[in-house]
Amino acid sequence: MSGGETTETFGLLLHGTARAWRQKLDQRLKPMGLSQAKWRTLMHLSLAGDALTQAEIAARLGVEEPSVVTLLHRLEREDWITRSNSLRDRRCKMVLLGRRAERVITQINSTAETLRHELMAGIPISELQTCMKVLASIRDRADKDDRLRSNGEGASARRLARHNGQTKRGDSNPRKGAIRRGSK
Amino acid sequence: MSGGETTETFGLLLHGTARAWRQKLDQRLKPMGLSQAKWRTLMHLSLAGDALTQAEIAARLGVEEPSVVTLLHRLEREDWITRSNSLRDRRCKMVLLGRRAERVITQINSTAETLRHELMAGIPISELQTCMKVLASIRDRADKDDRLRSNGEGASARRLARHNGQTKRGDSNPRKGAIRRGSK
DNA sequence: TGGAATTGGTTAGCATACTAACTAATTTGT
DNA sequence: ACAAATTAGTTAGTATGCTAACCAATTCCA
Repeated sequence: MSGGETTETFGLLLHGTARAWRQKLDQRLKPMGLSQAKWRTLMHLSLAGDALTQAEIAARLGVEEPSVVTLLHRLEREDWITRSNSLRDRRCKMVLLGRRAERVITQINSTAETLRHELMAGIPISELQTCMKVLASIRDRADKDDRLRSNGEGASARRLARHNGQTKRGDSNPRKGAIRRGSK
Repeated sequence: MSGGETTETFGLLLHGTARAWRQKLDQRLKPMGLSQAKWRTLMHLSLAGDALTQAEIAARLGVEEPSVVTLLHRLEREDWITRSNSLRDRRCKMVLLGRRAERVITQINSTAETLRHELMAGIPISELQTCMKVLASIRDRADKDDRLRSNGEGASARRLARHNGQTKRGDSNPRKGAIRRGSK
């Protein structure tokens, strides 16, 4: 409309690009029996090098916990991972990569990297960096929770529960660094 | 972990940004009873200014036809649109905006535009343009899979129809009196 | 210490998207 | 004109994500 010719297209472009990238990756990973959601889960487990709780996985993937429940069920059913109860916190389940997964992680990474190179070939580094800077500021702003407080409370609680950035976990247990997902 | 420090992050960043943007928009549109899929559908109908077939809607949204079937069912059930059989081609169903939709389209657009401004405030135009240029080349490359040409703008779809053997004939064969829908 | 709040995980139900396979109508080719 | 191919729409089944509501374990606090 009036203000934003540039801005108007930006949203479409952003979503279209992410969508096209994802579809391409899915298409290449499918023959291996892996979708992007599954591959990303395995990759994060691999990077962690250690068992993770489902909440940690949810935070790293940037999805809600109920979503990882079914995702992990599928991964477990197909033998990519194993889940076991935590010894020190009986609420938790620890998720570990299965042998099958370890064997193909490398393959998966190289497929993804090949795609990345194809998609970004010939684009000057400086432009990529500018692009990333722009994306990062947009994402940080969108991630930020604008409105909250403004409650007088009274009726119930957790409906406006935010998540995403660094989710819950006030953890008194000093483990490894926290769950971050920006700036890597 | 070999070639791509920059590239590694780019995929995550791209998806994370698109995701954060979409979630934010969904969150603001929800109180109006509209998700992004629904809003986009209404917007394209509004832009067309005329009835569209389901296949045309699918092409504009960049999704497959079976996806629009259920989407349109929901929109119809909630009274946003109406569907009727075409008079000249009994295979087609013409989709029209309902009054209810027309009333809120403006509101929806302004919500989306407000969000855009918030997310991109303070970012230099030149950087935005560089970013868009980069995104566009990535998307075009990811979109390309077989030979298909894009028209440049709407561009999110059109190439979603293939994947089965060969491309028989391009398309765009203006068969004789073909289905000139509407055009009032 | 004992109840309240918080946290991890689950289930249920819905929204959104896909592919495969199907029906019905139309266009094409001989 | 009629069979073959193409096109529009649908149904079925699956994957992936969400919120709401719930249980169980843990932590907080008065």
